[in-house]
Amino acid sequence: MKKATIKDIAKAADVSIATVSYILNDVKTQSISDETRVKVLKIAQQLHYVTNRSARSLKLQKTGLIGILLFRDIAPQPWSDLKYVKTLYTLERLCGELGYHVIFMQVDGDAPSYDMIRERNLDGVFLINVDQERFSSVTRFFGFGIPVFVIDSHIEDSLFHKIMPDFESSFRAAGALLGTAPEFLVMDAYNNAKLGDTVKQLSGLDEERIYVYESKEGLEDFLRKYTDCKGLVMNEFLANEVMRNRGTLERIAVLCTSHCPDILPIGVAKLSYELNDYKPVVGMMNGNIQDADYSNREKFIYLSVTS
Amino acid sequence: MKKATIKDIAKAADVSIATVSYILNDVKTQSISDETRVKVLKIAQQLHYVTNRSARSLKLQKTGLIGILLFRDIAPQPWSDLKYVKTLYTLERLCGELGYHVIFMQVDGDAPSYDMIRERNLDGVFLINVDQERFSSVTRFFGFGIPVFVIDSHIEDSLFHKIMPDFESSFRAAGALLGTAPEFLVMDAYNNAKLGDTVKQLSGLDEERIYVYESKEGLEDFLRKYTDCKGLVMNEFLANEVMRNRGTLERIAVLCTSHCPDILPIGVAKLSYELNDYKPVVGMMNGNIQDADYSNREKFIYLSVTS
DNA sequence: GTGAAAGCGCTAACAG
DNA sequence: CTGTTAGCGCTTTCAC
Repeated sequence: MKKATIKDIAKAADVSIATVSYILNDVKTQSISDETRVKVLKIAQQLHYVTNRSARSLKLQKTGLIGILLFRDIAPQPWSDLKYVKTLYTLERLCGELGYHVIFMQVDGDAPSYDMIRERNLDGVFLINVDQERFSSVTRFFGFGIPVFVIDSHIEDSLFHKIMPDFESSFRAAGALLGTAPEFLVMDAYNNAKLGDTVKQLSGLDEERIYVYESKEGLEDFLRKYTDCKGLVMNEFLANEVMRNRGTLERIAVLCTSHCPDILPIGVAKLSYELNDYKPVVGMMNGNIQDADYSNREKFIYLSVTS
Repeated sequence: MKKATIKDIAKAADVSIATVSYILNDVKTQSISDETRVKVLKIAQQLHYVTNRSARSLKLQKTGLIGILLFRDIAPQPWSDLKYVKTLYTLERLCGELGYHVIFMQVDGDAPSYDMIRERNLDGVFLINVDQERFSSVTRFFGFGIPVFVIDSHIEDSLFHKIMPDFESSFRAAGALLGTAPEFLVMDAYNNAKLGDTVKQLSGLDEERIYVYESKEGLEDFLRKYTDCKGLVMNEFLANEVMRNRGTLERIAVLCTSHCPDILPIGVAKLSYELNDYKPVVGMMNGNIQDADYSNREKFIYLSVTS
């Protein structure tokens, strides 16, 4: 039971393979008689024909594949694996809606190979949680020649689109939620150091009022200093950790950077980010793939806060 | 800056493309002089050559692609998206170690199309959380001609390998943990009805002592009947919900079917499943792909419990 | 309205 | 030890 090819269809329908291809791809510049069209279509169905993407990709130099490369946390936490699920799933869904298939890959180690991207001729890639260090090595020698969108990574290169939460608005909104400016901030580490710095700076808090999570003990020590203060926690999973420590999430506003507000108890002050904002993002990616000279407008895209 | 092909290498090294191919693929049946070998290898490097997988796949009728199809929960819960992350990530990692790339796809709707599998000529697929109903439609007409492993799905077809937690041992171990047989069970719904039934049956509990999660209210009603009883919760995310309801997880043993025991407070009685058990599974998949007549031994594989 | 044929980049059987 | 060549399945130009 071998797979049927257009050649098989051509033979069965007694037409040329070119004609079959025209019909299956609904090529507008060719006129095909309705008679042959239905005949071919029917036979294709009978033979359970599906197009062979390897062959088409080879010919067209377009694969219809989009890569999502997730960089593992340099400093792994129990919730590391949970952080980007929503992002991953959302991207997959949106790419799927546009007809793309998604190759998912975790990248690890300190000299990752990006060969897959070139071997598979990906049409575009999303990089999540990339650190500048491990990435600049590659972009130094060659870009990828394809659209690259980086998520939660402040990569210094105008080639790439950068997507991240709208931290600035977040801090404003959080202040409003607390009724006062927060006095401390607990945050999860980003692989990208620069992004971490940006966040700290935007929070408007002094360095010593910010704790970047490392361990339960470190957190405990830090929180002890702010027992009755109002504060901010970035990342809902980390917030759970904070709750265990403080016994409550009162006087705390949580920024749900992992898009999972639901895992928090009801009643907690929390802010989320619009997953729908990825729709235009994927649209842009698609635009870049279709038109070589698609207007690339903004290189920075911010996910909007919602409450 | 076009991508280099073996033809380019051949020209630059002044050898035939066959020779280049032999060298790059390290073909054992050919003997190549060290001189040409190093020459070719050097040039390949200089040109930043990577093999074009579309072309190779077309020729070899093997793509080096493995699909992971995740079936969305029919009855979605807030934690639905979190349930299979660990499984997904582990499978990707293991497939990657064997040189495969992974296509990830969520499947939804009630007449899903499996065309991708055939169009992309996947070498194998994992199906996660499949219900018999939506799946039998496809297997009725044609298998896929490739190894198919189903996870958390009790599909009635000897074609497929079925992987699931070792529920039987779990219940025994949970009993030991509680010091007595559990008096009730709260569980998360599986898409696969049959699997749900199996679990219920293995628990040894009467139907009315089992609650399959539907809503906060339903859970509340159910738990009220067992305030001081010892019980079992299947799935750690659901356990969090139970904790909010009961105020504690005392007298409860949790089966961490999502491999995320860490999200529970410390001190909770919990059981996990060996993610390492996926290693031989992926090995079997690989065996099936390499040898057409690989011994397929066991059709049922159980992930072992750990505490 | 339809078809012949080139060629995408690669592998491998066969010839030398 | 190395090269020639057919062919994987598809798209598309150009000719009829």
